[in-house]
Parts: sequence; structure tokens; C-alpha cells
Amino acid sequence: MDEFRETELKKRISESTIRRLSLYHRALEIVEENGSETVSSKELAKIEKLTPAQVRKDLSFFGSFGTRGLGYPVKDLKAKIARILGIDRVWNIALVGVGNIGSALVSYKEFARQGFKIVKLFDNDQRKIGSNHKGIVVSDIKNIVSELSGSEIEMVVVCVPGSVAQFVVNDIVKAGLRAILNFAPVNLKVPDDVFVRNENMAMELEYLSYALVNNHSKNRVK
Amino acid sequence: MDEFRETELKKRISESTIRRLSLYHRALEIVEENGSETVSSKELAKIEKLTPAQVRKDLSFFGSFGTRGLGYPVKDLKAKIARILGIDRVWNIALVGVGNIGSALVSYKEFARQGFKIVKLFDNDQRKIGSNHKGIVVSDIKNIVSELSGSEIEMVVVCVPGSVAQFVVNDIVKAGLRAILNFAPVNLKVPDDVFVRNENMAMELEYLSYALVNNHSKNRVK
DNA sequence: CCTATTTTGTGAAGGCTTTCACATAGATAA
DNA sequence: TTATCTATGTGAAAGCCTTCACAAAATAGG
Repeated sequence: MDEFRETELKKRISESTIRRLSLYHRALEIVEENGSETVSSKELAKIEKLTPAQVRKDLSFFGSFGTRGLGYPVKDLKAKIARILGIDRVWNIALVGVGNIGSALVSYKEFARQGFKIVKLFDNDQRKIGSNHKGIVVSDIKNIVSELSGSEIEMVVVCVPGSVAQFVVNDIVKAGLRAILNFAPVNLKVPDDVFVRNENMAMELEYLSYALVNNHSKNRVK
Repeated sequence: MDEFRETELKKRISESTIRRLSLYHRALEIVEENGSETVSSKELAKIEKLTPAQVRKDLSFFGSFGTRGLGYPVKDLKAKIARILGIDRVWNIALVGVGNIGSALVSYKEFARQGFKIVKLFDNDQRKIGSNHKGIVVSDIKNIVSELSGSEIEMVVVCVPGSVAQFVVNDIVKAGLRAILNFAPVNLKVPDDVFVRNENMAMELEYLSYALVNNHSKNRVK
């Protein structure tokens, strides 16, 4: 059943491959809505602006899901990718820092749609503690270690200012959690077995700035 | 003056190098606050969890900014990176889709701090059009082409649902803009000379999900 | 001034990722 | 059943990015 689990295959799957699996999953939703039973690597590639060879290579790391001459079975492949990514279940998530971004994420439908359920909120602001966001009462961040330890929560979204993010993360680690989505613009120090993904929105604008200033156009004259 | 402009050097600078320049810039802010006059590649690397060789190699693409035996001049290097990235100026930005995420970004201090100024808002919802967000009145998206054409706005942040994102982007392109930060979970089709960066927050959670499920720990026993 | 020390800048090596190209296998049609 | 067509799966090649390792340059301390 777990024939494509990386730990069992003892193969190193690259980060880019995993990120593209998310894209394939998303593309398969589109194809599924169109009513197709099967889809080719060419079609998947087109939707996400990749190459067919890339699609096939990525999928081949996890098994042979397609049929030669026909393509991949849409429903089945989608389920298999969901299983690989671990999104064939609900993940309970805590969010720390109910500011602008934080409270926007509480209502962010794309999280819910993918099975990411924000079930607990923390803040250090007395005016926010006890207040209600989409049915969730904001807890005092002072109690974060005890409230997360042994709870059903396995991921934390950090939306606090950069100056306090490391302290918050220390507590999250202390509580035994191992997955953090960080919106603070700092590099968090965590033990090797804790996973951190950084969401740095200003950095993306900086990239656009660079591209414009350097006229870094893909089809510019040489 | 422009000795490090990519177009003049005719060198291809990788995307990862540019993203790391943002990190170096951020690290230099920290070092500057600490009052240091100079900083070594080793110190910069430590702050952003990179290698000293990586830092030196990245910077070397743009020139020789350091002094052997001493390191890099903090203030000066920071200014030079800002220049390379094009963030030594203010960028005027329009934001389309004043929903949860959109309105959070209007107040997002990290954008403002880096010189990214949201100066115009668009939405298609009659209840939102005319309303005021942080001093900006929401415009009708119907007028987006005429209002952006020839304006001082050079970047657009797209926070509309995936189902309408492509239509919005078509209008942005029609208005002659070439830089888009896209929060919609779709792959946008744009001409080759238009730059799109995708911010896919659910994808980051999916990566965390994968990491947890596959016990993909950095220091696991082989 | 000389020596020891520090740290840059950079070719070259190594490693990783993507693309190529084709054998293979199943689908389709007559 | 046989021929033709289509699209996968995958070694090998190519390309790209990171790390290594060291000469060179500047400092610091006698």
C-alpha cells in the first residue's frame, strides 16, 4: 500500500518535485471538472507550463501510474498524489498572531478546501484574547506550550512580527510540533527534525522589481 | 554606475541568486542595527542559514564589493543590493480583489517598509466599490484598463478567485503593465515579456504535510 | 618591514535537475 | 490478428547550481 513512500524507497525526492506534485494535483482538479477520464503528460504540462518529460519523470519516482498509448487515469492519479502529499486527510492547524494577515488566513478558503483546518488561534494582545474569529476564540499566547502539547494540532502558521517570531517558534518546538508555516521575515532556528516553510511576500515583489529594472524579459533581443 | 546591471554584463543570473539577494539585504539590516561597520560572508551566511561560499559567489556576479581580510562594508553593500534589486525607489502598486487576503495586504507593513506602495484598489463587488481601505477608495474593476494605462502604477497584486484571475490579468496586460504578484491558485498565461510571481500558500502547507507524512527529517537515521 | 592571520574572489569539481530520445506497451482500427 | 498509432517510463546527456579549495589581497601585530 505504501509502495511509493519515500522512506521505504530510500530515494531522495527533490523539493521541486514535491512542489510540482501540488501543481499536478491542482491541474487534475481542472481536468476532472472537464469530465475527462484520462490525461496525458502533455496536457498536464500545458496546464502548469511545464514539459511533458518533467511530468513523467516526477511521477515515475513514485510508481507507474499511466497506461502507454492512453495517459493517466485522472481520478486515480489525483488520489495517488493526494496520498503522497498527505492531503488525503484533515490537518488541524493553530495560527499565532491574529493581525492583518493572520485573521485573513483564518477565513482563507483555499486552506479549508485542501483539508487544512485552522482550529486554534493565539495572540499576545489583551484586546484580541477572548475575541471570536470565525467561531474560534483567541487564546493567550502564554499558554501555547500547554495548549499545543499532546493536542490534535500538528501544524502552526506563524503571523507574528519578526522580532518575536523566534520566541513563538521556540514554544512551538517545545510543545513537540514539527511543521511551521512562517510569515515573519526572519530565518527561524529550529532543530533538524522540525520543518519550516517561509512565506515571504515582500521577497516576491522584490523579484518583480529586479525583473523590471533589469528588463529581464524572456524574449528580449540579445 | 550600472556596472552590475545584468543586461550590460550579458550574464545570466539565476532566480535563486536573486532570491538570496533579498535575504542578504534583510540580513544586512540586522547587522546594521547591531552597529557593525563590516560583515563577513560567514556572518551573512549564518544569519540566513546558507554557506559562506554561496554568499561570496552570489555577490561576485555583480562585482567585488568586499575587502579581503576584512569583509563587506555593511551600509555600502546594503545600498548596492538595493540598487541591483531595484528597491532603492518607491514602486506604486495596484491591488485587485479586496477580499480577506487583499485587504490584509493593503495594511501589510512589510510592503510599505520595502518601498512597495499600494495606491489603487479594484473590485467587482458593488458593496465594496467606493468603500475606503486605509485611505484608498475601491474602484470598479470595469475601469481597470483605462485607470492603469499610462498611470504611475507598475505592479499589480492579484487577489481574486482563481476562476476570474485570468480575465483580470488579461486586462492588466492590456493596460501595458508587466509585473504581477498572483495569489490565485492558477497558472496565468501572459506574454513573454510580462513577469508573474505566484504566491501559493496552500502549496506550502502541502509541502509540510508531505514532510510530516514521509518523516522526511533532515537528520534521520539511514 | 616582515610575518601571521583573515577573508575575499573565483576557476574547477562535484552534485543535482531537467531534458532528450527511444524502446516499450497498450490502444485503436480494419 | 496484424498494423499503426499514441503516450509512458527511463537510462543517458546536457545543463545548471553549489561547494570546494586556494591564490591573492588586505589587515593586524609585533
